[in-house]
Amino acid sequence: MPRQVDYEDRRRRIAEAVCTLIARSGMEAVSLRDVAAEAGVSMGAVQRCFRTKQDMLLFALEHISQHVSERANQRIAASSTPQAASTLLSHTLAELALLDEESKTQAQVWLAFVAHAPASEKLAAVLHDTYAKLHGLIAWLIRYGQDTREVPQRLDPDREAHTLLALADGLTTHVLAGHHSPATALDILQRHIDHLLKSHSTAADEGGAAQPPARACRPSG
Amino acid sequence: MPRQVDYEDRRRRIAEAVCTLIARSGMEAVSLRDVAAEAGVSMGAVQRCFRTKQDMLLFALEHISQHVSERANQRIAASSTPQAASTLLSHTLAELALLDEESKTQAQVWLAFVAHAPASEKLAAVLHDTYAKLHGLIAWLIRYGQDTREVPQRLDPDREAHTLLALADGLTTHVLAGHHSPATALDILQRHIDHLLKSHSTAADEGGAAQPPARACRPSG
DNA sequence: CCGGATACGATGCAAGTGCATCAGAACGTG
DNA sequence: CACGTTCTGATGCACTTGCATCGTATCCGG
Repeated sequence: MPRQVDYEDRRRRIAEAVCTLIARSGMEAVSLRDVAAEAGVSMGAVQRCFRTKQDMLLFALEHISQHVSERANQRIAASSTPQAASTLLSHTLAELALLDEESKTQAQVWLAFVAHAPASEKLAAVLHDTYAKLHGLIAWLIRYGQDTREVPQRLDPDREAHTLLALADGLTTHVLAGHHSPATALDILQRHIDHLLKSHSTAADEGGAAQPPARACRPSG
Repeated sequence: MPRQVDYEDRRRRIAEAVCTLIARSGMEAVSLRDVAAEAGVSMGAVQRCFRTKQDMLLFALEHISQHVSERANQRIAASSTPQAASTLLSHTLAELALLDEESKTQAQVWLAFVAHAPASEKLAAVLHDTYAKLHGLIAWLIRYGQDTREVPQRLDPDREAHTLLALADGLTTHVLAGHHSPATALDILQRHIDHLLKSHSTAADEGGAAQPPARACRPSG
């Protein structure tokens, strides 16, 4: 068997070239030639990896989705040190909001695909799937927090997860649109979570201590 | 002076054709020819109205922005009947979330432009401007609610407005991505607002009456 | 009723698109 | 080393794109 190539690796590299281009000049500026140039391969190689341009874009979306999901999962799995559930929740959501600078590209690409979803059945399916996974993850985190008594029992995990996910997505959008800085967005997100955690957690709590310093740690590390 | 044409009207008509096309098949599928066909005019007419394609897209975005802003403003101005500030807030946000079916197109277009913003300075500027206006509007509504004692005084109007706007935008995104139905999104939004309104509004209120029936009216009319 | 300015729509054009094709390089096997 | 298979990158092709051009239809002031 001659000339074996690591196709998976190449596909990933091309996918990242696609993402770079989308982030740089939008989805309509993605052409096979440009992708090939950006990825440092020839057009023929791209065509060998993906039968059509649609396939390529779809793979790029799956690539991004997997990337985001995995990062969130790792954030949780890596917490072998007994982390507070609330901290975990904060960090995970901050991760999902794609606010830091190196996630900006992913955020732009994600948004571009969402905007394009109505025109493509398959893209929509992947998006739907990913959102479902993320929602499940957050809901699980909330339930976990309820187990550890950090999150009020009366909150509906599914509902709150929906709200949190929507908030995170909205903030991502706002940052991309230049309406917020990442720091501001992070602050808004954090405040919402704080509010969620202390919301009538005990009947005696009359909201005097607005900010318990113990949980002031930011999800930056 | 010969052959006077209502350019403003034509520009608007073309803008709406642009939006229709964007909603139907994404922004990269918008060509001058297709726009002309959709608007029922010739390509020459389109070129006369807009010097370049960029100009056309920019105008379409401004068209949409103005449309959305105006609708929200009218929602408020039209409340000559003394409406509760909280109701006004709910209705306005529901409007801004672009959840009903006839707003779906606008939502898709809006999202498409946001996704394209990083590639175009001018688009970004318009988006930034519109978001600032909307935020101001919501913050004003919250302050108004505080004046009428419907909204807790200790809430920071600016901050809550940011959260609400982000939540609304995120829900819009989720609906477009097929993650939520408009009804579900509306419910999530409404619950968040409800929670906001009752959050330690009075120290004596211990969260017994979860849903005062007076504000159960949905922002559908 | 007509002169002339204006808007119109068709056409041209160069550039770029996605995809198909193909001669040959690159490589594992005999 | 030579064979044969796999992969490559250049080229071709039909098509679309945004924009420029131009003759003509359209309308108002005279």
